[in-house]
Amino acid sequence: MELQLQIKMNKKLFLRDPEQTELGKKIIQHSIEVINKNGFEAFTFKKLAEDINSTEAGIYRYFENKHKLLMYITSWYWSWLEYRIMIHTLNVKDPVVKLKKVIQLLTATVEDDINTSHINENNLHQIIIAEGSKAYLTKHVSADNKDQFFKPYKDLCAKVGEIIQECNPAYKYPKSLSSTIIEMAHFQNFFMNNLPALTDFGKEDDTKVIAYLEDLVFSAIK
Amino acid sequence: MELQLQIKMNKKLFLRDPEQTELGKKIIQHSIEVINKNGFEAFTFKKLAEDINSTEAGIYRYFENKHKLLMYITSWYWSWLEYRIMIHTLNVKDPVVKLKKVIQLLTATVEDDINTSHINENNLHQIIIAEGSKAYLTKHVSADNKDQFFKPYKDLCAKVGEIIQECNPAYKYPKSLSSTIIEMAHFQNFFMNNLPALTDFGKEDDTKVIAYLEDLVFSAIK
DNA sequence: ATTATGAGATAGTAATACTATCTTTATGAA
DNA sequence: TTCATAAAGATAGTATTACTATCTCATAAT
Repeated sequence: MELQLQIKMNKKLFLRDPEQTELGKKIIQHSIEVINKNGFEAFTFKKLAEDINSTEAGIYRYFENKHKLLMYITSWYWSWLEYRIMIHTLNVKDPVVKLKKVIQLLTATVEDDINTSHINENNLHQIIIAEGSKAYLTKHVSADNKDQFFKPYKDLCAKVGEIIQECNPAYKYPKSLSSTIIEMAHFQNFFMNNLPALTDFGKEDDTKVIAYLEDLVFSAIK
Repeated sequence: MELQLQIKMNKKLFLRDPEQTELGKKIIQHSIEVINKNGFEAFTFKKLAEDINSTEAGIYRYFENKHKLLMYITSWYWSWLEYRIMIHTLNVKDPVVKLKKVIQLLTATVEDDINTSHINENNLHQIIIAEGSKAYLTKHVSADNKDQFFKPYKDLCAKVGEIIQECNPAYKYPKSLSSTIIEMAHFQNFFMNNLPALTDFGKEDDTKVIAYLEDLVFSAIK
């Protein structure tokens, strides 16, 4: 049995579906590399085009601008993460076990997913950590939200919120706690590797971040 | 008695000290307005120059680029916040009361500080919420950190971490909890006003964010 | 045989992110 | 009064960015 994981993306994020063509897949694959390497600010379609031996105009046929491309790949990540959470919590009855699994999946360095040939999930994880919030920290966030560009992120947050409520139906802040876990799983990782004074962890020690988040969450929901 | 609050800024952040001249103060004052109005991405020195009837080249005499200017104003904010925390916790013995005050100062909409004539603290608070993390989410964060550009942020985080440890000396994650509170005070505010599905709060309701953070923190440190 | 699609090639434009230089104006010390 | 100097206005120029437009060409479906 051979399976290919296909995540359905919001059509308004692209002009031409990158999953449908060779160049499209190369754009996704290499943009993840180039953004990860130089950062989103230094990333341009021209440099990406040089990297894949295509042309700037060719990339503009797929994406209106680099911000749409960032929203595309971050959306893809959140959908993929929700899918992984679904898989790993199937048949798990205990919501506490589920929530621990969620924290681990959010925080731990990812192994490359063989079901998605052209996407390097490890690089993508790094992009989410360092660039992810730039997808919504803009003046057009409300317009983008109306276009449903953040649906995968919100769905994930809702899902984690539900698990929190399963653990403790009386807890008053399931959605805020959920977004706090999601953001902090990434920010604490960024801090420990770049601004260590802001954390209690040593470089590249995921397990401590997991322990911190578990302690925080289970104290809050008792 | 007339006092003027002067915050000592890292000299490497600017080329010419904006506090020392009229144009300099106008640059700070108006950049806070223009960044708040159009967002940091759309902000350019040319537009700022038009806004203050000066020239692009004139602004470049003060700041190397717009990112340094962003780090300048965010640094200023963190220093000002630490000062306010200091003032509001003077003579307070109980660390729990102190920590509650910190959460309130971090979260609540600010009233304009009369001691700093040319800075609108309310606008500045909005910039911290929407643009603050862009100051460090870059590929040159480590180099910037070596230049001590994030010292005010780290000092604030250390200060809050100390109060956390006063509350519970056995708590294992004072610095991470501190950076979590600081970031979430701002992110939850951004979410509730722009992506409400990610929170449990209604628009512009600071008090709920404060209640959430207090619950989170005091559960964690017992 | 025709037509549509993907994509390479090339050109052009307005705005951005600077750097350089020259002049004017205000201040204050010799 | 003269002279020096610092702040800032005025102007020009450059490389890069962020696009848009058009034309060609290969392939594949009808």
